[in-house]
Amino acid sequence: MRPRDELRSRLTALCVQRGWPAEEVAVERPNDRARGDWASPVALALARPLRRAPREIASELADALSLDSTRWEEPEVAGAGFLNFRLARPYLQDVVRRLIEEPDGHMRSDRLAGRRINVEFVSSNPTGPLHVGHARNAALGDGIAALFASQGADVTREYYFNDAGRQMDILGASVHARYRQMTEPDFPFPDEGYQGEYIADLAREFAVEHGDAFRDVPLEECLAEFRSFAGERISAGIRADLERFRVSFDVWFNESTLYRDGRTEQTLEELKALGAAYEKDGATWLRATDYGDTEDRVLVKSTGHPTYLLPDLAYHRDKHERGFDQAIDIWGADHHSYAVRMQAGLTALGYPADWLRTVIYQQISLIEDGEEVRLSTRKNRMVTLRELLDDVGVDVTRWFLLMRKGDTHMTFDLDLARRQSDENPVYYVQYAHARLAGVFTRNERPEWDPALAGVPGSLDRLNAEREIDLLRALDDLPDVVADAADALEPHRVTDALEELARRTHLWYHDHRILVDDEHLARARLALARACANALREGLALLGVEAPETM
RNA sequence: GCGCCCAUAGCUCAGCUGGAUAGAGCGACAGCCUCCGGAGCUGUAGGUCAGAGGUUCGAAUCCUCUUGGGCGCACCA
Repeated sequence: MRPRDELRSRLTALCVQRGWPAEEVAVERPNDRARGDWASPVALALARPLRRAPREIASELADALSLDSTRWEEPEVAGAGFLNFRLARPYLQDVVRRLIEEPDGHMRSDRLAGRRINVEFVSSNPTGPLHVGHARNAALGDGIAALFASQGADVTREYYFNDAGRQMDILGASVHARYRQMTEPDFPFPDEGYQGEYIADLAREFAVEHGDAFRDVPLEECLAEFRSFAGERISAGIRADLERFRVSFDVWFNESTLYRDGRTEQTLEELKALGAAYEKDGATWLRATDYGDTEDRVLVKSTGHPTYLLPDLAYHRDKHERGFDQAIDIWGADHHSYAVRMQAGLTALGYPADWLRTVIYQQISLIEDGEEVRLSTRKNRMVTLRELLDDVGVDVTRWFLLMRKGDTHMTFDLDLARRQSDENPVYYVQYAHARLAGVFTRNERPEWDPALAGVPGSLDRLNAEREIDLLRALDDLPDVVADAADALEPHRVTDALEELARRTHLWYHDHRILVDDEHLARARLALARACANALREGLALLGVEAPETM
């Protein structure tokens, strides 16, 4: 059992035993680590109901705990009545053994084993290349999926293509117009058409493939041709960009299949049967206000065509029927009101409130030449994921997009990213790994390498202050990853890895590893190996490489 | 006008279910390589946590209002 969980359950048990009102005892990090590894303010909370001094309550709990001395030092009562707990040396030193014996298992857990979780993300329409906003979506979605997987969940990464809507027609018409303009410069461009340069590129590709065959064909007769050509090319580009970004999907779901199988109608019928849908003004409405939305929403327009909402509800109903215990959707802030109506629809269908969890991330503002760049697929200015990867690379892009929590309005300074990319913290973390790796590649005592010799018996020689700090940073990681998974917040992992890298650099700077004292040297080599393993596992979790040399 | 999100050091951001003197990186200034990798390390300066009330033993964190910013308010997708 993890130390924090041990404290929580022991303290809770003691309170229950005494009949004290404590359903769940808080165990948290002291804000100053010098106070201890964990702390509980439980005595402060109990002071009033028990009408006793908090320090007195804390002392009673401390005396009653009788913790295992190989894991814990004696608890302390401090301040107004805090209980402070410090992990014992043998426990901390043992983290090195665990990291060497199971190099890729330190941050893994099986607490979500058997849970089937669907993470749907990106899901960009195939009407244009992925831009930096989609990149944030991709990084977050993939990071969250990886976090769940690390906790033992059975994770499916899924991409939903809206390939059935009017946007695809506009795309086809846009490419068609550019194609015609190659020979007729005055050919009209659709009012709502996509302006990007990539449309003209697609038109040229179309011309290479089909020549003049469609020069004189009216749009009505060849729209399907242009639509599918453009859609397929763009989809292929999206897949290629994502693959390069190290994001791979298990399921590519096409909206069009929902209509083919009649699942939109089934969903509509079910909503009607449940009394959650009604007719008004010739349209069919969802009673979204009954489930927390600010107004009711149209499911089927008076024209008889469904809105976006109905197929999306059908799609999530499909996920539910495929047996997922939980669905996670990653959406940009421009969809936040949409998340509310989705939740309303799913609640109406009878799903538990937390079956769908939506992660709403805020827009990225791009700064280039000191000015804000407005992002738009329709207009011709955007920064694509591909350009971003060309400029700063996969590792920097992923790290940068993951290191901030989703609800910050982040700014991405392109000039800074391009010009001063060595200042990015990802290099700091990667360098820590490369430095440690260097110790082993240049090791003049290969026989002391724990990879060959096994875990040394001299781990109790790791007692320098910076060694203990480093051991603590290593032992923190499993809790950080577990909490990050529960909170859907990958940035907690980047923070923890930066902290680990900092501790690694500090230790490396102050202490020589290959000292003459064989027992100490073996212990330090083991610590170096343990740190390298932890850095590698943590970086891998985030889809970032851990280079041996830089 | 209504709804959602945000406001913490010069800049970019952390601060985990409210807890004990508010942190990091970058930037600025001053230092450290005879030594396993200096993409490193050490030190200094820099904050009325947007403002005002409230709840609480305790508030950057919860509630209300105000100010400022982003996003959304379609029988578009």
